[in-house]
Amino acid sequence: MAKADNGSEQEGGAIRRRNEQAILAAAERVFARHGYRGASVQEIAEQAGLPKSNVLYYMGSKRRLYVRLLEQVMERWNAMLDDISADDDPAEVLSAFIRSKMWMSRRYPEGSRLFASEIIGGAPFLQEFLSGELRDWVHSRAAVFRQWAERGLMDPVDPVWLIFLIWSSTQHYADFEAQVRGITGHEALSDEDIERITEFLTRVVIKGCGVKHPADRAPADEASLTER
Amino acid sequence: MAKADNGSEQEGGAIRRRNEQAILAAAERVFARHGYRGASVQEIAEQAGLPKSNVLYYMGSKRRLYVRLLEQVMERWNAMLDDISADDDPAEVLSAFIRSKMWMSRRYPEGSRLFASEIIGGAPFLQEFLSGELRDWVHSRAAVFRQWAERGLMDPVDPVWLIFLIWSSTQHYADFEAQVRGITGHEALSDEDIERITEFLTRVVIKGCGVKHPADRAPADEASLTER
DNA sequence: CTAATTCTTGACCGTGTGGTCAGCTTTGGC
DNA sequence: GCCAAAGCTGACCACACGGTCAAGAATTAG
Repeated sequence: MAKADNGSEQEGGAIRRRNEQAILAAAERVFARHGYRGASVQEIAEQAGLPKSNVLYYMGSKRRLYVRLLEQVMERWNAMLDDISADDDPAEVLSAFIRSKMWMSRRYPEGSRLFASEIIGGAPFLQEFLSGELRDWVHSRAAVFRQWAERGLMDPVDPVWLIFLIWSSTQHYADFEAQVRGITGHEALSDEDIERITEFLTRVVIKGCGVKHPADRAPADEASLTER
Repeated sequence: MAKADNGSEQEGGAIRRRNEQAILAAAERVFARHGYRGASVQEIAEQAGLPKSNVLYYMGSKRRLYVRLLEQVMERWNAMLDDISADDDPAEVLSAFIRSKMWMSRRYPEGSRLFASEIIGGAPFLQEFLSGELRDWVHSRAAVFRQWAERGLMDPVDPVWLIFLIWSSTQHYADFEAQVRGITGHEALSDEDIERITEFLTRVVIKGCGVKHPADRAPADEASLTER
């Protein structure tokens, strides 16, 4: 009957699930390091501890494996797409945004590099996603940022460039890890390093965009003095 | 006698210079797009309008061609290494730094992507450079930034994270050009777009790091609200 | 003009590529 | 214990890879 041609279901026997997991993990590393063309099924198989034929048995083809990996990465990304509204506190939203992107860079550096490699290569597999879903996401956020600016909660900066700034400065620590390591001299960044970088970026962005607390704006209620 | 094994000299006949130039330009594109492993000499040859044998005749090997390209990119980069001192105006230096990096991203996007691809792949050819020359450069700049902070000319931010912030946010527009295009919807960014982005980044960095003009420092005006 | 040098390139080589397949073993429901 | 389904994999294929080479063509120096 062979209904093996599933795209994203997570069913299947325990053996299948275990092997697919090993293959996906290995493939994420290899594709991230060498790009789509530069990666070889042989190397992925070796890193997964399986014969090459077995990798093809589970994944069908190199192309299908790559697409499935990209979908997995985008899925993680989409899990971050919580909604915001113009009534939220800009400082809190931006801070949470930076923190979660930074956390993603730390948690899934290979995934970040895989994505980066795909984009640098001209996004042959992700063009639709970029000019579709992602474009909509960015512009919906941009609209909120603009409302904040109109209400005087932040400077009237272009929201799209701001989003790019946050993306690039956070992903840098995953994508250019080799450069960061070489320059800092550390084998790897510690949790405290990451925390300090997060605070630095948050501070620069919030201060640099003139973000104000909602309470500081008008003599309305001041119940939101919160913590700090 | 065959003294063809030159590394960086620019001599040679007119024919040689012309063909080498075509090969280097084509190789920059192809290596940037597919990475070292993913690029093929055949494709480089086609883009240069030469038979494959001819490419090997001039460049010796794929590896040697790649190394030579990296050297060329680093040479451009080194041309930007003008010296700064603690007596300079921080705002001017940071502004010029951002502007020149932004200009590099616009002028040599393929070179930027080539470099990025090398770093994402673990910097197999550039590790020495990263932990040597580049490390020294960063730390000499960092020392100046720190002096500025001690003199009260800017907030005491970690200079290394600041340099990474500027690098990443400017290179983004070369390396992730495909993403920028997809999201903005524009076929390419205009000169005015680049100028506005440069101004935005400069503004956020300078304001975000609390950079002051040297003259504004001495009088005890209302600079005290920067503390918290 | 001649001779040395540089340039050009198709044919070729060994190797690694993504992918197929037949035949085997293992697993799991009944 | 049976047996269909799932899992496994070495052998194999056509092809593209980086690189070599020899022999001819174009250029240049004397």
